[in-house]
Amino acid sequence: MKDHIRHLIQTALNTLSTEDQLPAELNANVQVENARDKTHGDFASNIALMLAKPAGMKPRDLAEKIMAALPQDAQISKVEIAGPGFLNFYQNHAALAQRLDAALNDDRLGVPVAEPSQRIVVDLSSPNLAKEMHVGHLRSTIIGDAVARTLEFLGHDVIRQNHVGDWGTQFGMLLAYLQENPEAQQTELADLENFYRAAKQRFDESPEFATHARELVVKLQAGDAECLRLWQSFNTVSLSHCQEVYDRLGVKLGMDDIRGESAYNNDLPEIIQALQQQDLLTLDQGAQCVFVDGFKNSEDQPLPLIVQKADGGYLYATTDLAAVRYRQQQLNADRVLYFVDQRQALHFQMVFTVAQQAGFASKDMQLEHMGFGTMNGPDGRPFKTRDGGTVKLIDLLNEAEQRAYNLVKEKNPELDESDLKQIAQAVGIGAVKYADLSKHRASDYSFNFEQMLSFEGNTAPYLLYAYTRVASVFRRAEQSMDAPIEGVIELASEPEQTLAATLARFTEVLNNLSDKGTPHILCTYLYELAGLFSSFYEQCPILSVEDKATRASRLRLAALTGRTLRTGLNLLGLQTLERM
RNA sequence: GCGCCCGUAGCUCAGCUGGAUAGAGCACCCGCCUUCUAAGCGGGUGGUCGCAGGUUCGAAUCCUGCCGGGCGCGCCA
Repeated sequence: MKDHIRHLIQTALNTLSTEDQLPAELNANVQVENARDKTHGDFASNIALMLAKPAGMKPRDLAEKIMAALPQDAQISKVEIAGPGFLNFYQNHAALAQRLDAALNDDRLGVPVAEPSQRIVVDLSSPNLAKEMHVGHLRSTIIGDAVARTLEFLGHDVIRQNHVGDWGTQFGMLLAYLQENPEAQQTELADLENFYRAAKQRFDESPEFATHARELVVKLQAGDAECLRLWQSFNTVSLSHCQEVYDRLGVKLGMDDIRGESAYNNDLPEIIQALQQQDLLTLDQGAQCVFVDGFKNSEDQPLPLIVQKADGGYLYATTDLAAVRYRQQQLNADRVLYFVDQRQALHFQMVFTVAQQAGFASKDMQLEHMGFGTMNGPDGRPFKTRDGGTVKLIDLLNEAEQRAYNLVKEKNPELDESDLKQIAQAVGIGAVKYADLSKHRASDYSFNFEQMLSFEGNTAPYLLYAYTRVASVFRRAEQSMDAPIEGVIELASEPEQTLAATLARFTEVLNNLSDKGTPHILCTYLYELAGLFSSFYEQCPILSVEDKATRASRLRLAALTGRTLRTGLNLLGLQTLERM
């Protein structure tokens, strides 16, 4: 709709300039925004304010001219000039209702397929396989998943890549321990943390063990069969732990999406060679470095991206360069999104710059680091267990579900056990995910069970509940919100109009999210939608209203709301409930 | 020291490309269940948008400088 109005204004400006009423060069970028205040109509443009000075006119006079030149349009019922010279547009309710009726008949809810469709690589989750997944992996996993789902829904070709840490130096230590204690495969490996700790202890207390561990890294990276076998068996266990977490989280990630650091091992010498050939490499203090303009170290000296250590080993910068190259050459990606901690911003800036210089990434391949802040505990410090250890993700999810279970049981004691469990799962996991997704990704956020499981405010339970209310209406009506519903939408009352106007913004919100990689935009929207539905629900009886046409209209509006909520929540990776 | 991010109500957070009177929720106060799930709805109290300049018709938003916090800055990932 905004684009539509933008076009109308553009047309008016063209008319004015061809009639010499305005200098022709003034066809600047026309801005249209959603009016914040209802007294300002539905959409507002400040175009007259922007062009007043260059046109040499008073803003309100210019606004008059533009308004007079606006083409007649069925979507717009009224245009007003307000304040210093804003153009306020009121949308035609009948036209809006028609658009929503069309959306209701569309599986995509009226959301157009992205044009052009891009191939987008989403780099997400990427846990270190040496240890169990902890809370630090949560944000990358669920934010990345939500963005990936949205991009898919918009019609992009999304390739998820879980860039797991399966190749670091610590693997030597783990393999050495596994070699020394073959039975650990069955026992200690069940708890990766214990296994890691035990291996670390051996590493620290025994120089022979440490030496052996280092040898194993070299052998592993050289492709030694025995090392690879041990490594494989270790990874199988570790990846199954990850998969358990993904399944619990309801994240669309599987073994097919794994492309870990090890996958690039054979490419690393080529990367060095390519950099060498392009004269980008500098040998400095024994290490192979790429010095990038504009990057300085703590002594104000040029800061290198080190791609090969003095001992010949490669680093994660090398792997990341190889990954960029793979994504361009093998995957033909148009866009690559990295959901990685904000602390690696500098690293990615350098990697992206070098990748472009070296031709691993073409100029038009978009490389975007979607950084996110840290997850803090209620005390504002990084989220830790009571004794200061890292919190295992699986433990966190267990606690969330348990808390949700208690709450649901308290609220609805009559539910049978299996329903209770299912609701607790959706609410508990949903709460954890939603609490994270609803905050701006770039900022740190404080994790708080009480807050996220509250049924009030911008929380998962509130949204899930709003959806169950819609579901409940349709259960009562004995029909499906997904099946065709007779009648047409008529926007008679204020709550219906506001709800309708918000429903019509769904596409805009999804496009915004896909541009910025910020799921909280969708959260805010769904929260607003749920709130408006609740108001509508209170004020506009659906099933009990006398007039048949009104009943049909409200039912249709409720169906579109329900389906939008469900679609939106699913895009965020939340599972909706029919009752709770 | 240099760089990145952040600072909005007592708390947790929004605020889109600069726009009209800065918004939610929690907490606190007041109403609303014989009627589609009250896990809800309606209303109220609460703000020097860290501070100071600048640009602009207009600044929470852009620029500069301070203050305060987080993070990063050579062979871990």
